[in-house]
Amino acid sequence: MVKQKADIPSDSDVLERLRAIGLRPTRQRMALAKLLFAQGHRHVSAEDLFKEARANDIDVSLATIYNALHDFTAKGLLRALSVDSMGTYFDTNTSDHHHFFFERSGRLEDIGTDDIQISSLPRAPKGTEVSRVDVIIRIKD
Amino acid sequence: MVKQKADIPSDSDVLERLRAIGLRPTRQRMALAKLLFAQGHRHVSAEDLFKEARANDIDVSLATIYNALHDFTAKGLLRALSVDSMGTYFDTNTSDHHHFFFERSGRLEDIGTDDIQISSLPRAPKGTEVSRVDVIIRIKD
DNA sequence: ATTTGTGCAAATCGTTTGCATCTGA
DNA sequence: TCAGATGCAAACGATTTGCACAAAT
Repeated sequence: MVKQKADIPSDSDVLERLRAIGLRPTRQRMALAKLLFAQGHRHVSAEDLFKEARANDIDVSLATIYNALHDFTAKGLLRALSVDSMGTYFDTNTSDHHHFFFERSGRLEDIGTDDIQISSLPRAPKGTEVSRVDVIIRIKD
Repeated sequence: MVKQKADIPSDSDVLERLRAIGLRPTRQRMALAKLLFAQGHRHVSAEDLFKEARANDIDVSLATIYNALHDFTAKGLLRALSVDSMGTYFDTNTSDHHHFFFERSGRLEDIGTDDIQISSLPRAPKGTEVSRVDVIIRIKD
């Protein structure tokens, strides 16, 4: 029985996905995308992904990780978020949702939009538009 | 008519305030506290305060600014907040409230708790406690 | 052939720290 | 006196950038 990682998207899936958003499917982007979208939704830092890549014998520089992460974010494949000054995390869940933030550990956990009801919001200042509403529930852990 | 800055708290006010929270009212802490609490609520970065101090002929090092800001925060005189990775802002408003975040300019603006009604929140994970709920309305400006 | 991406190392930015020197109580 | 503060410069960690090289179209 062959040992295998769960749910790693196929090369062609990833390739399509990159092409679809207009990014050249290079070796490293493909490899990183496969890692990122392999398991369920995650919150990864550049450093995390760098280590993970090394662990999987993927040879990428940290600069390339940052580039890829930003490119993916710009194209809507990822969502960047930073709470406190603990660096940037990239969330593979790009749908509308919120977060628990565990203050001690710095860990993040998704909260579905259904679990938070905001019944009234102030209107955006005249001439402006709301881009997004982020709710962060900070947890004393 | 003497030109004067509005609402700068008196030396004795500031002195009392510092003593009350157990921080020695040193020359620089006094001066910084006076700047910080002079006008209404504000969101200042360490750098902002540094420049402001220089502009007012207050001789403090940046390290001291950071120390003071953190000390004040630890004692509840300020609240630290960071959105995106634009560094830390210190909010002179320590009461429960939320923020507008203007994405282009990086500016922050307070939103009173009354202006946002959250009707349902998920329970905190077992054994943990909610420290605070932060709502950030991101504005495309 | 052309354009776009990558790697590396150096540069930058915000923030922190070590340590010798001051200063308020 | 003497614990607590300050200033400075060096150290830091995260992120960005400049540029020569490599790979994708």
